[in-house]
Amino acid sequence: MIRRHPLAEQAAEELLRRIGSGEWPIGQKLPGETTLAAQLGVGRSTIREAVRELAGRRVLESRQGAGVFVIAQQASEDWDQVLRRADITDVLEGRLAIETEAARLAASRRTPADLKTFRYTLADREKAAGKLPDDWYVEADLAFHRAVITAAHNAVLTELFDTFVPRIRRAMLDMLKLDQDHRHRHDQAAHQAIADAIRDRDPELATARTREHLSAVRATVS
Amino acid sequence: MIRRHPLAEQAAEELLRRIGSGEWPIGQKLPGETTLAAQLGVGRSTIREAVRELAGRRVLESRQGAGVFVIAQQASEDWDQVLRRADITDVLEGRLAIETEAARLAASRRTPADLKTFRYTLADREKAAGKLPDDWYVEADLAFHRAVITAAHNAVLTELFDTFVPRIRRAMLDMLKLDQDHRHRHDQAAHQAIADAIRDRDPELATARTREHLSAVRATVS
DNA sequence: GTCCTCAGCTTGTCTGAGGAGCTGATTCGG
DNA sequence: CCGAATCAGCTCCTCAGACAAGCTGAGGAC
Repeated sequence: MIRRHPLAEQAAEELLRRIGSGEWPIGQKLPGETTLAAQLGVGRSTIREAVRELAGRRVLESRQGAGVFVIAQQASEDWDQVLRRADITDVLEGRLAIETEAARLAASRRTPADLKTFRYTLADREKAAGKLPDDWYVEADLAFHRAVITAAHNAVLTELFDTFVPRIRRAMLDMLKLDQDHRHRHDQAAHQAIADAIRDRDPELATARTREHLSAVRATVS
Repeated sequence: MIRRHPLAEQAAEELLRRIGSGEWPIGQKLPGETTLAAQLGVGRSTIREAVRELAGRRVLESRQGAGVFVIAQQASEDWDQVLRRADITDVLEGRLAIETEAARLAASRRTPADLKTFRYTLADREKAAGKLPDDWYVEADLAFHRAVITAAHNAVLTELFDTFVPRIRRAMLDMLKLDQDHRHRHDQAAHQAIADAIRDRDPELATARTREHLSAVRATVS
């Protein structure tokens, strides 16, 4: 029998699977170490290490004398890894969720300083779309989108967008390598229109135009 | 000597401290288990559990026969920290962004199995709203909202929601402690209406009702 | 110089023992 | 009969020792 992973890791995966399946709901006490060891056919210390690993991932919590309890149904995964593994369409739908709502809020909360940033980043983007290399164009495009997010004045949305940026950047570069016309299809006008709607304090229009633009982006990869 | 935490956890914290201080840079091999055990004055199995915990947090990686290696300088639970520090209104706006889009997608993609989950999570929620303790009610409410997210069949949105859950759970419990009438204001009907719109494959209505419900939630805390 | 072998290290696993802490049933006092 | 104190039995926590499995680098064979 070939064993790629240590027994303790395999045991942790098995426990995680059972927790995810609902066999042990949140708050539930797990069977004792000796019981689990017998069930999985491993030693007690192996079970203990598996439990420790899941405790480190904030899925289990052990209290001396009481038992081991489930505190989360799923491991709180590293976001970079989640986005790297996820389908690009799923990522883009996540981005759409964040950015449409941000555009809506920005239309209410944008300051004169935000509008000034829009103007600069749009000008940069137009210049880059014309003749600069792919990575410059991508950065200019992301800079404008980040300006929209910033104008929503919501720290959580901003952090969410920044988490998505590396994954989006890579996807854009890959797309540009395959299709040089791509930059012309999602052109400057759509971005200008989003900025205008936010400037005019029109939440519905800003949301709709953002949705339209990002839906078009998503359509190019599927 | 008073011990608040188990020795293994204390050892894990000490290792994390040394890693963060730069004593062992990324890629560095840690001293052997027996050496570390002697240094910290604990048994070898205790060190092993501490290493396992940090392995679960993606800070260490152990390879049989080779040693234990540092793979990250800091525990990557950044998002928990971000959400903990953020204003609750910002968090709820982030949740609104995720959940309205998820409701829209769910209206197109929901399966019969999803509808079944709606039915029994709604039933649980109604029961819990009636007479069960706060934490049961909160779990039942979250279970329904998670069912909506799941029906969108988008891994990124699901992970995003799960990231938000602990923070939302805490906020709900705090609110309920201050205001026992809260559960009656956001009542069962609003949840049923969302489920109905998704069942009827009406994206716009599902989005609008979700937005209305979550806006009301946000209004209670500001 | 290149490849192979192997001794000596590392982590992985199991077992047995005793300590510390929680929980629920039992018992005692009212 | 009811409430509170008691405690036995369960749980996890820690240690120690033994052996297995796997990697690494030094040294020898070619």
